[in-house]
Amino acid sequence: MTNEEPITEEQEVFLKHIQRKGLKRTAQRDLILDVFLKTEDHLSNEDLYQLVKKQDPTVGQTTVYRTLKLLTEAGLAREVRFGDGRAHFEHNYKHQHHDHMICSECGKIIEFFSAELEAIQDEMAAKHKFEVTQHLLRIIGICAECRRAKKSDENLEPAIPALRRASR
Amino acid sequence: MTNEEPITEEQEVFLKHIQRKGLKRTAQRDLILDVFLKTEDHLSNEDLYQLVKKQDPTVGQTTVYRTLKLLTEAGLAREVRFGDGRAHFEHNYKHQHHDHMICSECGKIIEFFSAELEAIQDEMAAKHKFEVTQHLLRIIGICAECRRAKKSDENLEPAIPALRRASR
DNA sequence: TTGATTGCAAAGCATTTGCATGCTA
DNA sequence: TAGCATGCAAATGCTTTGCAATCAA
Repeated sequence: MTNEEPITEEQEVFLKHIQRKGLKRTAQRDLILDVFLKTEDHLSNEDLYQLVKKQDPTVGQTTVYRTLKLLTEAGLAREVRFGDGRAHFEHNYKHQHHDHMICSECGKIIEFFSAELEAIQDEMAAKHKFEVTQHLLRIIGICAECRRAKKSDENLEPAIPALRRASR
Repeated sequence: MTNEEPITEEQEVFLKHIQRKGLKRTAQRDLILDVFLKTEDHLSNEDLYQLVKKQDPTVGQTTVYRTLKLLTEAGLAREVRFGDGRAHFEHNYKHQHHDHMICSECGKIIEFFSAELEAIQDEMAAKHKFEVTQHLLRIIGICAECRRAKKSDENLEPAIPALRRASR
């Protein structure tokens, strides 16, 4: 591997993690990290695989699965689940913790943060002498746009939550 | 089906739901509901299937899956996911909404409720003009007992994996 | 050189579906 | 009797694993 370009902080974190674990740097891992960093979406394994394939069609899906796990361990990615049955990944390096609202109509994801929410959660945990490792808050509902759209559709049948479609 | 015994509120709710949908009452459905109501645990499909099999070994797992879906629709059960890859079901009839803390050491589940938490969530949703359908809050960590157990192990290596608590 | 990595195919799981048979209303 | 329900096996969909060939250190 030759790579004389300046290295980003994320790449450095990744390399450090790889070395710490006695693993090896490969062109595939570099590429997958690169593609992952270039998007701000909540990519599924499949999504990332498709993007990576555009750059290098020989990369296998298994490698994407394995690399995403590695990125998560390294603290560069965070796995999130939106209820569509598959894992999605978002950036986690120097990104503030946040939660998600998921529109069951269009699959849009809104990120939000509330310090009060965090505080109360900690309070509840303390009350039960529970040591928090991580937490997960997901609010499912209908976003502003979809509500507007539905209003003009008042004659249609009351749409059943099409959550399964939430692919991004 | 002959059943002259006094009918519980839950059974009535179930029957109403079944009739409303033009479905039929069967011995299997009665049995599955009965077994489900007799536990206060967070049963998975498999768990319930095993319990039901003890009463009637001929019941198929598929029927348990289908009946749990029915119970959920009827509002008697609520599906929850604890991150182990499968669905769990808890009672939902006349049960106050609540959230869960899950111990990653022993799997124990602590139910809790906070009106403030609910209020802030609604507030956040309103801020984004988001209409809430449901929400899901899961706090993962280590329960009091497991913490105590670990403390007496202080001579052991200092937990290597130590999931980054960054998610807070 | 040596052990990690890769891509493919196969295996695993939880869950769903097709279908012939059995039952409820 | 008509049509829903059941149980089995097969099919899904996401993810992991076995393995032989390849590659980084």
